[in-house]
Amino acid sequence: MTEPQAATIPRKLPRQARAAATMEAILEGAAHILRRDGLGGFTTNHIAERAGVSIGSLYQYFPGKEAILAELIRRKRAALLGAFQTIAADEALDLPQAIDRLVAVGIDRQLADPVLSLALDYAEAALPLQAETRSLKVALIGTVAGLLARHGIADPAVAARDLIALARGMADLEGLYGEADGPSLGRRIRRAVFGYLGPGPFSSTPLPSGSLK
Amino acid sequence: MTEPQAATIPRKLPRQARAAATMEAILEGAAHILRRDGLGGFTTNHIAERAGVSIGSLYQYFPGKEAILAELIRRKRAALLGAFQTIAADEALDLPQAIDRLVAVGIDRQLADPVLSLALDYAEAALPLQAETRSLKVALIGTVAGLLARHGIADPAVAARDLIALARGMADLEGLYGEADGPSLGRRIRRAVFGYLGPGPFSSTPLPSGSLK
Amino acid sequence: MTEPQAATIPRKLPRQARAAATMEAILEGAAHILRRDGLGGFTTNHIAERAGVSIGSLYQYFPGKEAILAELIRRKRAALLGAFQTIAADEALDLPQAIDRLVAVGIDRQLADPVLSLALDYAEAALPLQAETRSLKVALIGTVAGLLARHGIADPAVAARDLIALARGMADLEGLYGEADGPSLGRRIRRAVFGYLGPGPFSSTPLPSGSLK
Amino acid sequence: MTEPQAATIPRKLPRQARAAATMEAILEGAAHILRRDGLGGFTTNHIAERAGVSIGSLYQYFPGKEAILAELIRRKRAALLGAFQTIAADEALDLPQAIDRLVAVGIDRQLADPVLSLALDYAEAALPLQAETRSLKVALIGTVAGLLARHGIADPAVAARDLIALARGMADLEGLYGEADGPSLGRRIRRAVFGYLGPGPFSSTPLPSGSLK
DNA sequence: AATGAATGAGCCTTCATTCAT
DNA sequence: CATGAATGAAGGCTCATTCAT
Repeated sequence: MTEPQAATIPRKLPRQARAAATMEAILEGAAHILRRDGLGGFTTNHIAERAGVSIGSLYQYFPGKEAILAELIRRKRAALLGAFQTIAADEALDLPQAIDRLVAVGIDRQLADPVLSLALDYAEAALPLQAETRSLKVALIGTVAGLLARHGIADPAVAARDLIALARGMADLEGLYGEADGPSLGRRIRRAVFGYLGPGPFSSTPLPSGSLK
Repeated sequence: MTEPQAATIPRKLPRQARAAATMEAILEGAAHILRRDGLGGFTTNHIAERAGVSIGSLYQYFPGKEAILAELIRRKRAALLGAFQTIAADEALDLPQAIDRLVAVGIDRQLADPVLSLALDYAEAALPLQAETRSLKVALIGTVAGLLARHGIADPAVAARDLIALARGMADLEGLYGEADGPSLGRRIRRAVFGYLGPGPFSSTPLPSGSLK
Repeated sequence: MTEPQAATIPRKLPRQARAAATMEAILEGAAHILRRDGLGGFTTNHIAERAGVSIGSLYQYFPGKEAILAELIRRKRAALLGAFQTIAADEALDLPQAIDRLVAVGIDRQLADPVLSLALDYAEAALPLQAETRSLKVALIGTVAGLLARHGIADPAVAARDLIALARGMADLEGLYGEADGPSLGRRIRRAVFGYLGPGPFSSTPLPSGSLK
Repeated sequence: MTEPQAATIPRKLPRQARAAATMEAILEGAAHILRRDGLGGFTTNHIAERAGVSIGSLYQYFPGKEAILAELIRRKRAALLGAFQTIAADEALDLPQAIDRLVAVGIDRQLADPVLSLALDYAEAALPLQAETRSLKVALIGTVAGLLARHGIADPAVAARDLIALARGMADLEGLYGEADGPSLGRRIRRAVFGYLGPGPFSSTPLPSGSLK
C-alpha cells in the first residue's frame, strides 16, 4: 500500500482545560463514528458534528483524519502497553500466571468494544502510520518477548508476535460473532498459547497428565 | 456498523465470451487495486481504469463496488472451501495429518498475497455481506467442524471457528511483517492448534504427558 | 428553452408485421414508463427493457428518445384530432351540442390516463418538437376555430386556443387530485366555455340578453 | 409516478449575511436555468455555475435539486397567496371586483415569466412535494374558496380549484404562444370564470335568468 | 434485423481542507 | 481561539448512443 504518508501527530498540545476538553470531545466523537459507521464513514465533518465542535476547531487540533485515527490507535496501544508492562515486570509470577493475566487484559479490551477494536486493528495493519505509533507496537511485542525470553522460550520475538496475533485473531471473531464469553474465550486462547509454547520447564506448577477435554 | 446493506450480487451473467472476459478483467483489476491501494483506494473508477474497461461496463456487471468485493471474497472462500472439503473427505488421514494439510493450504493462499488477503479478511468481517456470501463462511467452518467432530473433539463448531481465526491471525501478520517463511509458520500454527485441541486419542503420534492446561 | 433541436420522426416505417409489433411494443413500453416514472425516468434503456426489446432494436425504429416522445404526442393528438373533425363536420349539431361532444371526448382521454396526459401535455408545451408534430396542434386548434367561426364567434382562433387550454387545465387537475367524475367535470367545463363565448345567437336555445362581458 | 420522495427542505438556515447571499444566488441561478433550459437542463452543476457558487456550497444549503425546486415553488406560491389573501380580505369588494383583482394578479405573475411558470406548474403537479409545500397550495385554494363561499357560491372548494386551473391553463398557453396581452387575457379569463359561476346574486350587476348551467 | 456489449460524458453528491470573520 | 462559509477534486452511478457479431 502506497498512500502518501500523512501527518499523524496532533497539531498542538492543549494548554488549557477547555482545549483539552475539546480534544477529548473530538476523540470521543471519532470513536463513536468509527464504531457506528466503520472506516468508510470516518469523515472529519461527521466527527466534528458528532463531537459538537466546528470543523475549524477540529483542524486546530489535528492536521487531518489520519492523525485522529493515529491518536486513537496510540491511546489504545499505550493503555495496553502499560498493563502489559506491569504484568511483565512482576517477578512473582511464573510464565503461566503471567500469560493468564496478559490474555485476560487483552480480552477485556477487545470484547468491550469489538467493532471499534477490529477497525483500529485493521487500520493499524493496513495504513501507513508514523514511526512514533509504530514504536508502540514494537514496545508491545518487546514487552511480551522479554517475558518469554526470561522464561527460556526460544525465538521470543517471533513467539511474541505470533501469540499476540493468535489471541487477537480469536478475540476479534468472538467479539463479532460469538457470545462474548470472556472466561471461556480466555481458556481457549490459553490452550492455544501453551500449545504453541510447547511442554517446557517454564512452569513452576507443572500440570498433571490428562487433557482438558 | 450499520451501513445500509448494499447489493452484493453480480448484475447479469455474461452471455457472450467477450462479456465473460470483461468480467474477469474487472475482477482482476479490482484485486490489483486492493493489493496496491488497500480498501481506501478501492474505487470503481480506479478499478475500471486498471481493468482497461469503461466505467459503464463495470456497472453492467456489478451494481457497485460492494458487489465486486463480495465476488472476490466469494471466490477466495470457494477455492479454500473446495480444498478443505477434499482434505476433510479423505478418510485415510488421521486428525494431525488432516490438520497439517489444512494449515498448509491456508498458509499458501495467505502468504501468496498478504495485503489482498488482509483486506478481504477485514472486508468480510466488517462489511455486511449477503446471505449467500456468508453461507460460504458457514460452510468453511462447518467442514472443519465436521472433521473435528469425527475425531471426537468436543464443541467442534466453536473449535473450528477458533482455529481458523487463530491461524488467520498469525498468517495475516506473518504475511505483512514477517519473513513469509511458510514451513516455519506452518509449524508454529500447528503447535498452537494442537495445544488448543489438547492431548487426545486422535493423534497417531501421541503427545507426551505434562501438557499444560 | 434552447435545447438543440432533435430528430423527432421515426427512422423507418416497418414493412413487416413483426417489425410493426416491435414498434408497438416500444411505444407501449414508453407509455408505461412515462406513466409510472414521469419524464424524469423516461430513458431509452428502461423503455427497451420494459418493451422486451433490445436497446439496439429500439434505435432501429427511433433515432432517439425525443422521437419516441414525439410519436406518443403525435398519436394522442391525431386521435383527438380525428374525433374533433368528425364532430366539427357534423352539420346537424348546433354549437352547444358540438361543444358538449368536444368536451366529452377531451375529458374521456384525459381522465383515462391522467399522469400520462399531463406528462405529454408538458412535453408538448416545453420541448422543441418538430414542425410535423406542431402542425397537429395547429390543426386541432384550427378545427375548433372553424367550428366557432361557422357559428359567428368573434376571434375564433384565439377563442379556440383559450377554450382548449381552459378545458385541459381543469381536466389535468381533476385527473390528478379530483374524483375523476367525468360528467360533473363536463358540466363545469361547459359552464366556463359558454361563459367565455358569451350570450350569442349561436345557440339553438338562445340566451337572453345581459352578458357578463 | 412513484419517484422515491426526496428531501425538499433547505438544509440549514444561513447564520451569516454572506450565507444568505449565497442562498439567494443559488435560487436566482436556479430560476434562470429553469427559464432558459427547462426542467431537462435543471442540474445542480449548472445551477451552481450560473449562481457563481461552488457545487459544494449549493449542497450546504440544499439537500438536492428537488429541494431547490421546492423552494422556488414555495416562494412563488407564498407571494401569490399573500396577494390573494389581501384581496379576499377586502370586505369592500363585491365578488366580480374581487375576481377581477385575483385574475389580474395571477396573470401578471404568469406573463412576466411564462416558461418558468410553466415549469414550476408542471413540477408542482408531477413531482411528489412535501406536505409543507403542498399546504401552500391548499391555502391558496382555501383562500379563494372562502371568498366564493362568502358570496354564496355552491361547492366553493371545487369551484376554487376549477377556477384556478382554468385561469392557469389559459395563462400558461398565452404566455408561451400568445401575444402576452394581459388586459385582453384578463377579459377572456373573466368571461370564463363568470360563466362557470353562473348568474347569481353575487354580482353588483346581477345577471338575468336563463343561464346555461 | 436483432442483439447486447461497450462507451464515456456528465449528473449527483461527499468530504478534506482553508480562510475570512 | 472558535466558527462556519466556501471550495473543488473526486467518487458513485446513469444513460443515450454506437457497433461488432
